[in-house]
Amino acid sequence: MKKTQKECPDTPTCSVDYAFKRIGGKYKGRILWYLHEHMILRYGELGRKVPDITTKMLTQTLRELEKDNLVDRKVYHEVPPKVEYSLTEVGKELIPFISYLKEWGDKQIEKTNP
Amino acid sequence: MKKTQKECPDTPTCSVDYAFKRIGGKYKGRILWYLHEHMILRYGELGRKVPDITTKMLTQTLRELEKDNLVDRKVYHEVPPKVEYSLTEVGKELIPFISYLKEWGDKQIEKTNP
DNA sequence: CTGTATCCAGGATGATACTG
DNA sequence: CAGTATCATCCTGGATACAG
Repeated sequence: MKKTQKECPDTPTCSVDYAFKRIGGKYKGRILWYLHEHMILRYGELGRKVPDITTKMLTQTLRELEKDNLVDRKVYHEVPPKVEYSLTEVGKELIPFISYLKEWGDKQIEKTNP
Repeated sequence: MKKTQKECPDTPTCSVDYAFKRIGGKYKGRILWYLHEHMILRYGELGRKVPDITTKMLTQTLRELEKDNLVDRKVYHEVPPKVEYSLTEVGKELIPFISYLKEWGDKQIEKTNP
C-alpha cells in the first residue's frame, strides 16, 4: 500500500487534492473570505482582521495565494509604503464554495452549541 | 498582532475555520469524495483507492471523520472481520462543495497543462 | 507601513512491526 | 481483514529581531 510520495497522482481525485492544497493551510480560507467581504485590504488591515497571525505567516500566505493566482497584489511606491490585496477573477470563483462551506459550518456550530 | 492561540475566536469567519478544520488534512477530501462516488466502501477498498496511504493514517482519518459525524462506520462481527464506511447525512451536505471545488481544480489543472 | 531573516517547537505524517 | 503500537521524520507555523 506504499511506495513513494507523489505530488499529484493521476487518479480521478487528483483535482480534489490540487484544490485543497491551494486553499488549505491555517489562514487561507479566512484571508480569501475577508478579501471577498471587503474587496480591497491593505497588508496591515488584513493582519488586524486575522486574529493573532504573525507577519511571517501573513506574508507567506499572501505570497502563496498570489503565486496560485488567487490574490492580486498592488504596490504603491510611496513613503510610507502601501500595498493593497484583492481577489483575482480565479480567486472569486472560489467564493461560492467558501460561502457554502461557511453556511455549513455555521449550521454545525449551532447544532453543537444550542 | 499576537497574544495566545485560541481554538476558535469569535469572529465572523469562525465558521470558515471550523469547516476547514473538519475537512482539512492530507486525505479527508479524497476519502469523502470516494465515499460519495461509491456510497459504501470497506476499509481495504478505501486503502487501495487512496494511493500510498498507510494503515495508520487511514484509520486515524476515518476516526476523525467519524467523530465529526461525517462518516458512518458499520462493523460486521464475522471472521474475517468486515467494516463498511459511508457518508452520513451531514457528510453528504459537503458533497456539493467538494464537487464545486473539484471542478474548479480540474479547470485550473487544464489551464496549467494545456 | 510592509515586510525579511533566523531559529526552533510541536504537530502531522511516515515506516515498520505486530494482533484479534 | 481491519486495525494498533511505537518510533522516526518532516514540515508547518511560532517567536523574535531587524530592515527599506
